[in-house]
Amino acid sequence: MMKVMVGIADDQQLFLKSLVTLVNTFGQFTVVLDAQNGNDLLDKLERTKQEPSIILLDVNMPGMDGIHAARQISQRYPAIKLVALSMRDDDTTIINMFKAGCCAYLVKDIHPDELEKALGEVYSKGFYNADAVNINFRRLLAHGDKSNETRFTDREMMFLKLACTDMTYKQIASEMNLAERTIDGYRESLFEKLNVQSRVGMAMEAIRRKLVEI
Amino acid sequence: MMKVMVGIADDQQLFLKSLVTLVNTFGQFTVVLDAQNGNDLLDKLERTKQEPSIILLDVNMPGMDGIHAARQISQRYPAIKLVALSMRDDDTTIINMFKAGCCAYLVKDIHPDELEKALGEVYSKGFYNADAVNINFRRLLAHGDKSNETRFTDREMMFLKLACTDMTYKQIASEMNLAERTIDGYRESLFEKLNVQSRVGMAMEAIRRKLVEI
DNA sequence: GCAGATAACGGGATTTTTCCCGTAGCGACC
DNA sequence: GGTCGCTACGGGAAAAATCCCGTTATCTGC
Repeated sequence: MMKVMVGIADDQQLFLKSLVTLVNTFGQFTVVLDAQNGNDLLDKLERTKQEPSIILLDVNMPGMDGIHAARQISQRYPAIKLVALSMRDDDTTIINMFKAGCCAYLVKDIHPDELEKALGEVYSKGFYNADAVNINFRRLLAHGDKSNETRFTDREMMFLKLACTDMTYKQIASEMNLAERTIDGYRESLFEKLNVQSRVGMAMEAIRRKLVEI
Repeated sequence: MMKVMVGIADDQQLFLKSLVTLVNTFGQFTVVLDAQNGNDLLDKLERTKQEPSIILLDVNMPGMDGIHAARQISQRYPAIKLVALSMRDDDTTIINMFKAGCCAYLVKDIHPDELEKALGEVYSKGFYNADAVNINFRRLLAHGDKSNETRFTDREMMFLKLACTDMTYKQIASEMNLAERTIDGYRESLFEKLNVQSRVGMAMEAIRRKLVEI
């Protein structure tokens, strides 16, 4: 029986090679390509004679990350099915990966059996939805994909920067030459955009999304 | 030939199982035990009849993390050699793991060959120093371990971690099974140690000093 | 056996943050 | 000309965070 050819990209070499070994134990699949980042992956795809049917793609990689890699690959190699692999399961990342052309999203602490099942379904059906992310996914599609680009105005960014310090809102207001209530308005809109419910949560999310430098 | 028995602990199940598969391909070694966190590891160590000679221990795990697990194991099972496995290579983490009883520190993007070599050396010589971390290690020992200048207790670290989220102190208190006032005590001492005057400032400083991951 | 560090807890006051209800000017775009 | 997004502002109430005043128990080291 012809085995299904799989490619894997992940920046952590140990995980990458381990995963290669694991996937090769799945009877139906064989790993024909592995890469440590997006550029590496595209290079190797161009050169190889054994084009994989499925590529397991880490979302967080230095250099070209998973989202950009997914976009490139789904354009240049539309036949290849992309499976996103990530540590986190936040809504925006999931949506972005699907929009970039992925047909499945897996978190990194799934059981190997589920990975095998997912690979099987992706190959036969063309998609796989893990129960864990399925709910969020549908909910997001339901309210029309607000996540595509959450935009922040200059004033919001300025407020966000100051909110990530020891200052009180009163101090921030005077720093920005605004009334306290105006600050409160920015706070409210940012809470909604960042999907948080406290200033600490807002600050953490700002750091996480690299909107504010530490 | 008798194979060397190895245990592995990592919170990401996929990585854990992949690594098990990988290490089992190393001729000299065989994995007899795997766990998803510190508590799980200690449980399984108590029950097993095949005590591993070496344990590969992830540093960042929920529940009981690598540092605490290392302390417990090196006390209860001094014969077991501990190898720390981490994504990061910052000085304090390395020092802490060595102080907790580890005899090697590996970053997660090493090549499988180096892992095999490291396991071999740890088994035969009792230690292994990767070139990459060797320099930092020596430098740190040279200037006398400044990392103890501000000490944080275990409970303080736990509180700090939770304080860097959207949770209220009330929620944190119930998460840690403590009264609100006790939480307030931790807050006060951390404000002083970190030299801040608000929770946001505390969270930012915690991130800056890499006491808490984002 | 006592000092010192750590951990846990209580009451009360004040400030800050959060969450509601709103209004209004201005520029852009169809 | 109307609607939409951004900016800016007001008052009031509830919840959370901050800052005081304390206490008790345990463990570790000298």
